[in-house]
Amino acid sequence: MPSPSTPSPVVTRIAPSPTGSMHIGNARAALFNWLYAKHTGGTFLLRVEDTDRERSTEESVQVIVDSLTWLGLEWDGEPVFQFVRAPLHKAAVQRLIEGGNAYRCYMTTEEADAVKEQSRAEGHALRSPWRDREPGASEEGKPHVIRFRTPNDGDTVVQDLVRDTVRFPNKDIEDFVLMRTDGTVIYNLAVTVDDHDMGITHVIRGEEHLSNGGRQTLLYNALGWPVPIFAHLPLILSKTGGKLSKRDGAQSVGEFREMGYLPEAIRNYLAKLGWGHGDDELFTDAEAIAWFDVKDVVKGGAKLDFDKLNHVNNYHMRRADNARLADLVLPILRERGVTLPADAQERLVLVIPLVKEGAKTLLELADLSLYALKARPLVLDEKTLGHLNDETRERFARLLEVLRTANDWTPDGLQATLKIFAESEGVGLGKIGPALRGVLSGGAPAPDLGSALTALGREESLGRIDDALSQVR
RNA sequence: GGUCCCUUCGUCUAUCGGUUAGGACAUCAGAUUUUCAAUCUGGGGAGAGGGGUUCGACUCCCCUAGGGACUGCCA
Repeated sequence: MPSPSTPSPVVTRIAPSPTGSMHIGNARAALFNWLYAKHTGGTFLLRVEDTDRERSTEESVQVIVDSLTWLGLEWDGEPVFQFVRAPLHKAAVQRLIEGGNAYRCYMTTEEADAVKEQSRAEGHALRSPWRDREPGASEEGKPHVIRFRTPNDGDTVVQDLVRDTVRFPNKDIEDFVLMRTDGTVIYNLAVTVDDHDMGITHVIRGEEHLSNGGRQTLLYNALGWPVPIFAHLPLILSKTGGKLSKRDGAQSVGEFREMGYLPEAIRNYLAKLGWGHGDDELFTDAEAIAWFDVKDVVKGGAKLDFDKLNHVNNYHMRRADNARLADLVLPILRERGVTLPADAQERLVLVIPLVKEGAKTLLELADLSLYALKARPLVLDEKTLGHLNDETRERFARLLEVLRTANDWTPDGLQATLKIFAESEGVGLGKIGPALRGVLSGGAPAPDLGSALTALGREESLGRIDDALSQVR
């Protein structure tokens, strides 16, 4: 429900640049924009910031689309591509020039560096000499950039939902470039024009843009447009508190997917990172949407904690549909080069519910399910072979008969059957368990015996035991 | 260097002037035990430092320290 002061309807956006992978920090910005739009009944838009022609690629656009889709953060309408809006951007620059808010600057990069140095020495940010000089005849047709004429006095105030009032002295904001020598526009200008044209009411983005909030506020004012509501999110940091890097395990959405995390778990975890709802740790999308408010976002940067992510992922895997999990585990197994039986999918659906409590990721789920997919006869490990002495073999022959006629083929039922069998043999379960486990799994991880047998089914279980008995030592 | 932002257990966070500073993950101990887990019970663990304001500060103000962002003809 929107609070009384919230303009309605809310329009948010995620505006990634297609220059590589989709960073997890960007994914969280997308999530918060999406949550806020859903929470207020507004819309969530996607804009691809591809004004940097050198670095933008088609493949990266696809990565953005795939990442957002996988994360389940569907945007409304068609994506807006920034580069095709260039004529609108140029028109805005023209207006700024005509209004005296921007000017042509003929400095070379080297000259600009020198002037910047001098400006700093004088205690303010860069001011080009061209801001107060009319280009003469000799400048006709010469390469130049367009710079914003930042006021020398006063402060620019950014009202931020997360950080309250942030004040930037204008003297410290440089005459930033709006248009390059080649006539293409730069980030701050394009963002401002596009956010305005797209009717964005709330700009929710990473803290690295906080100072851009100042520059953009200047642009909104100069263009005579209402300033949207800003909200600058804290950064996601590495374990050591610095920038997230490859060493930290993963930084892109694709990598988290590869590591076997469920999208709903990523949503849950990312939502908790920098935002919270009392003591609630594990929740559904519906709950997050109902509870989310940008005002409740914390200010401090947060370190990515894989232990916690694992816990959240485990929780969501427990709740996930087993057929879906089987579909996700199958390609992981294939990629490992595992030879899969024809009924792999069916077998997985039976094992997964029995082992998923112990799995933190889909990768681990694959590990724990693997035993059930092995082809007979299993190759037994040394440890298991060691258990298979004559006494055990004779005992297993008797066990085979018991299992053949066991009528309660369920985890609990089989557990009970095994216990009774052990008693009738006059030994403890410890005398039977390890060997039986090895025979059934071939040394691979497997759940408790009752569950292991249940997942395999009677035929497969008896077959595996039988194989072991006939195996030559 | 300049501007801006941030700072509660190892980590993510709750607290919105008065609490034994709560929860979760991790960790440790115990229980269970047929592997790995899972599960159950219990334990340890925090307001960066210094000044104020106040009857009373984690909470409000100032300073210091530490961390971070920006300071591009990248976004």
